[in-house]
Amino acid sequence: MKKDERLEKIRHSASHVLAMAVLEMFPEAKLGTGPAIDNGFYYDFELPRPLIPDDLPILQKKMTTIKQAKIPFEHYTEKIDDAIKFYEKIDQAYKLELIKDLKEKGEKEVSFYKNGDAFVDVCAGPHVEHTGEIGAFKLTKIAGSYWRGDAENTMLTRIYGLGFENDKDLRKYEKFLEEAKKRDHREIGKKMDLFSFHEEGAGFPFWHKNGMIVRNELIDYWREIHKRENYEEISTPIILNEQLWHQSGHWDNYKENMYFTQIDEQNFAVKPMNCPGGMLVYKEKSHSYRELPLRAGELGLVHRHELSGVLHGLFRVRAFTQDDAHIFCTEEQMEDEILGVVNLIDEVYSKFGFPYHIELSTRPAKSIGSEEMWELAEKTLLNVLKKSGRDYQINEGDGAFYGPKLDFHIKDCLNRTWQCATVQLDFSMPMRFELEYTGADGEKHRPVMLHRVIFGSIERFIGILIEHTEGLLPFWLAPVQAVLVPVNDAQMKYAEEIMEKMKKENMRVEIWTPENSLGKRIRQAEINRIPQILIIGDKEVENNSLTIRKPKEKQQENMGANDYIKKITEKINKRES
RNA sequence: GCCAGCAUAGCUCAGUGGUAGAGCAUCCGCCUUGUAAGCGGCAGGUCCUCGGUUCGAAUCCGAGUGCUGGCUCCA
Repeated sequence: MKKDERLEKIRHSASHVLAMAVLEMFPEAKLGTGPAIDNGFYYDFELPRPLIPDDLPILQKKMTTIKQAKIPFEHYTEKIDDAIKFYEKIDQAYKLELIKDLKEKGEKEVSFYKNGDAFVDVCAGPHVEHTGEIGAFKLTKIAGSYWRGDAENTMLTRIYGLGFENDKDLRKYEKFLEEAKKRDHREIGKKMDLFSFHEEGAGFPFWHKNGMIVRNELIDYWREIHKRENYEEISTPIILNEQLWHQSGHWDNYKENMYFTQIDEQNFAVKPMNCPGGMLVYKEKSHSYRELPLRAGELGLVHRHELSGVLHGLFRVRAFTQDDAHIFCTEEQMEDEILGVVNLIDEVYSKFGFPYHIELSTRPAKSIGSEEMWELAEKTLLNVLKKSGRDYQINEGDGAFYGPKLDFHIKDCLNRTWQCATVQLDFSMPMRFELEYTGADGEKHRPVMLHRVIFGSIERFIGILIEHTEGLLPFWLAPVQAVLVPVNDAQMKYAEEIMEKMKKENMRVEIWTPENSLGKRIRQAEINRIPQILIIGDKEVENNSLTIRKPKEKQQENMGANDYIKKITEKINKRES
């Protein structure tokens, strides 16, 4: 048997044992579902009282007792109507609902797993032989979760547990969680003095000088590659008349996420997206087919009223800057244009070494435009994916309300994925705004519109970048690129000369004078994630050299000062890490 | 928004009905240092906010705000 299958069985079986423990504690508990997940398992319950953290060790202990009892997992099947009767009798409404759904789908029989007289659960399995084989487990957290993931339904109590084959694997995973926590961009952001959040504006990041350096460097890079790809850059207002949002469809489809205000007794909305503004710019003049594709970039600050519970550092905010662009083109051009964007995204992500995957998101429940338009748009995106030869997943019903999209998801240090780049194909907005261009035939035609971002949100991208690098940003992004650390006052003059030379090369460099011990200054420089720590003692002054301590590699290297400056400047200019 | 938890000095945290504490950082001295914390001292608090219980509340109760972990949602 494959290891993954075995682990899945262990975890899923552990979830059954958790349910047994919970039923022992609360015989009246109603059972939801309890699958195996990435690092363990969970089970959902409706309980007579809220669970508190102190309950977890009690349940954990009960599970251990059940494990030691080695109760066998017995599999059997039952006619579906008998199963329904059974669950009606024992009053388990959620299980009943699941079985009734199975019946509606035409199932005749259902599969059960039972553990002696202690527990029985409708379950496709498979399971381990007996409860003694559920491996090493640890209950970790209590959370709320809607029945069947629907916010309209009751909220059940979910208990999460880690589950592994043995103690060693469990400990290894716990170690990983600890290490991952050290990469938390919220912590590192504080240490590096990059940004802050304040009660006065939940979800609205404040950028400090160091954070602004990172942002501005990223933006410089962004401008450079977009200029190369023949993009124009525009900027549109943050607050626009409500009327515009009716026309764009945002009023009907996105109102819950928007902020509103009044000016001179007229209603205005704060933009949640940049596209309507971009379209007004397009409509300013008439366009020829010769101008297409027209690629208009915009670093647009958008505000979205996200639910309070979802805010999460820079990963999920209520105000963020999209590195947006709208591409207006002909239907013939659209596949090449999308492909161009896909390649640009790949170039940028490769530069930072980010792992990512692509999802194709299709028509959502709330949407505008005709069936044919959606079909053509989705087919076009599929064609591009095939042409590019990249793997992808389908994300049914997750498209924008105006069109389907390709989403690029980056993985963070905890293996959570975050949507960053997106390319959206839109036939609707050009229609709503009556966009036109004059074709070679002298007739008016309607352009196709692409919405796209590469970083997605500058904020989120920086957050992921921090976690990815543990704050040790590539030289070209580091707020302070190098710190000179003289051993004592005797080398100050030499240090100042070196600093002047480095500043001439536009490096961000500081001298940390010997007010504190050498050890302390080095420690501080490492905490601040300064990528180059340059030690200067009498030896270095004598040789006109520098000793470079590399935080990541934990080693040092002596190099001639001029050679070093030349080498590092080249790296920074090429944006090498 | 929903479920649960948390909120004490700039930071990390201790204190759980009876005068508010530590380490680090800041500031002031001393130390002139060779690769992750040299030594001493001063100062720093509306114990998140509002209300209630109590002779007395940082501590107990209620509401609000923010944060954390989930759910739903999303760049």
